[in-house]
Amino acid sequence: MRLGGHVLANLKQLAQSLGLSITTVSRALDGYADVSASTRQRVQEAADKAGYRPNASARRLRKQRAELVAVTLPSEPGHIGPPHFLDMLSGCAEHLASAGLNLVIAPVPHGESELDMCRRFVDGRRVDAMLLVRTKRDDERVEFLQSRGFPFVTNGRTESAIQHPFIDGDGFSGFHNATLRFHRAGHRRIAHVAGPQDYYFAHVRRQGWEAAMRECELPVDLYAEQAPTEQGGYEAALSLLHRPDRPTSIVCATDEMAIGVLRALREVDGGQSVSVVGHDDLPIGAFTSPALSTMRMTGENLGRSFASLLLRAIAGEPAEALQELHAIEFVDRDSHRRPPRAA
Amino acid sequence: MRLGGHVLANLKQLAQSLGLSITTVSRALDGYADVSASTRQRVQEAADKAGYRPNASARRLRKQRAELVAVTLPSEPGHIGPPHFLDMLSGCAEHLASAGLNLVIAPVPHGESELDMCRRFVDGRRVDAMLLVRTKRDDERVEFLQSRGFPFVTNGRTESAIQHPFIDGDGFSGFHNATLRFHRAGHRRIAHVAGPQDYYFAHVRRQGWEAAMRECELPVDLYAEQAPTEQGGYEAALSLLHRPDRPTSIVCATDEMAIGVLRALREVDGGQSVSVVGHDDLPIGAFTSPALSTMRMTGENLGRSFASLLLRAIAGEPAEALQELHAIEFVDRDSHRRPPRAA
DNA sequence: CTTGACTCCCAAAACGTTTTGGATGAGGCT
DNA sequence: AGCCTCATCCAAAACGTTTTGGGAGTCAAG
Repeated sequence: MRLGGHVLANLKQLAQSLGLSITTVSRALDGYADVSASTRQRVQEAADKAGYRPNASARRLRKQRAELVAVTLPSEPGHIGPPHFLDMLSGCAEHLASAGLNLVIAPVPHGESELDMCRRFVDGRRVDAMLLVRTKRDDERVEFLQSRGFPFVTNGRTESAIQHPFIDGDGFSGFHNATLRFHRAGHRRIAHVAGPQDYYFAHVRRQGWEAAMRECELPVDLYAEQAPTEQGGYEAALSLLHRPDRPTSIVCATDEMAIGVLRALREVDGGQSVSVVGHDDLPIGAFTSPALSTMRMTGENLGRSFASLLLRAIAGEPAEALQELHAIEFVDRDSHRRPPRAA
Repeated sequence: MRLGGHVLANLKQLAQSLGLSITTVSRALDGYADVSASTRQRVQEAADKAGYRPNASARRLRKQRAELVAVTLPSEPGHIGPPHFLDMLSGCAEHLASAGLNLVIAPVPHGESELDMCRRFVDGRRVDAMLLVRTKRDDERVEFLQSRGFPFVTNGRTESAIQHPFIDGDGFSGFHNATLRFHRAGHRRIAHVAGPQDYYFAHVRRQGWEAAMRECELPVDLYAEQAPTEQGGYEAALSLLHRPDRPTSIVCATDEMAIGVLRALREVDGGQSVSVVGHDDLPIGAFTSPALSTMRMTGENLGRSFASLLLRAIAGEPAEALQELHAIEFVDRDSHRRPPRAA
């Protein structure tokens, strides 16, 4: 196979070989109108033949754009990721690429805070924007980026006084509805297994559950908070199941926790007596026993949405125009069908 | 919270504010010996106070290094890759970062080939090295990068005549051993559900199975090839189960295919009659019914290994010194325990 | 012929860093 | 004094692009 020979390194060489100036070659390739059609074509052909590509670093320096966007990878508990996280990243990267930007992944180095990392990227002008995942209610990364006036989009809201671009699921409504669903099915002791309340998603999900419980005039103390992991869910469930007012149903902040809850239920009574619902629609949920009923954020091609918001944030659109709150839909499987009065 | 005020943009301003030359400030910060200790300290303090970070694009241009490594994301069937792929990426990115490199993810844009993408990255000097996953036996990306003399590491071997750096699992031995294990357990009709044979991993796994079958003097035509997906595995299993010499055990090229095989078995006879083993140790395998026995590549912190190989490839070490073949270990769960003589 | 408009091209500056190749001055030695 | 060494510092070049601000030349109108 012929893969194309040596590559003409730069504009200078290309210009020389054509007997033109660097300026003209550059402008010809960029499609400016002040280059004659014939010259443009000649340049274009020569460039194609030589396999010329502009040096990215040089363009970046001159244009003062890094042509890069960083996405933070949470290293902390709860493992990585929203199920379709990699799909999302992939879609995001692809759409960014069509605008000439690349996506760099930025895990938090050992012994460094997420804030330090942001600082490195922002102050070193290594990227044009940042994509933050796993927001906290009071998120120092958000505060920092706002103080720098740096473009960013978060996956998840915050309680920041200043608006910022985000994409998030409507966790309040999702958990509110899920709780009401249990209530309609006759459940009265509906528990909530919550994640750490400094995370926005965990807090807002709890609020949805709590609001529904109050509306139904049910107590809001059937509640356990743990790390957003399988182990956390397991422990939360054990503590709830040993209470005298043992719940007949459990609304879990995440699928990962819900899977831990199912394990606890199997150990305690074979898993047949308590209804469970999770959130995230992890693929694994279809394979648990019973198959895990759950919730998922609506909207397809989330990666594209993130990319679009990022580009618009870079372009300077105001934050208010860059906020997407997606509805939550119920995923109907088996684990939520236990009767409200258990043995 | 105080997040640090405005940032001194560049060396020039920093130098001016100190009454020093740009050269001296630059060299002071880089720790050169021809700057007096007192000056170095003064510069260092001023830089810290101002929150100065060198402009990445400028350094990259000057040093002729992109400080970036790209990893290709396969968009094609079989979903996205290796099981703990995101963990691997995260570890790799973290260790690259400690050497000053960032990892960019490079999904294949719509309507572009993986080769085009490599070309863009390489000829535009956008990256210093590439990490290729999902190698084919005859891989055009590898050939291209070799022709350019560009540093890269693959996840998976190829049949390239020229050596290149890689990390791979010893699929031959893994499948050889798994097949012999079935033979020892009394199985005689041991089938192989294979992936597309142009992928190296799929080919070498088939060869492992085939070699074992020949050693045991068993026929090597109990074989079906399909896409490396759940659906592919499902279809392959159906075709095998309808044969007169119906297998009593099936060695599957991937866990994803194995999960499809389990589904087919459940549909055909409740899933109790045929032994199955997969490869990859997908987390989901622990939740299938029966729990999927599988294989996994040994070695921890693969991300670190990839990062290290990439750095050494960039440093110019010869390919022969940059090849890691990891042993495959068996993951003992339930799906491989069916009796060799089924109903 | 002059003027202005228009087309096509280009020299030079700029982006911010690292590196090259000295310059300067102090001090020691002969 | 003259010479060498050493410790500090710096001006200028270089990296390869994009952009600024014209400069020729042509042509039509005045």
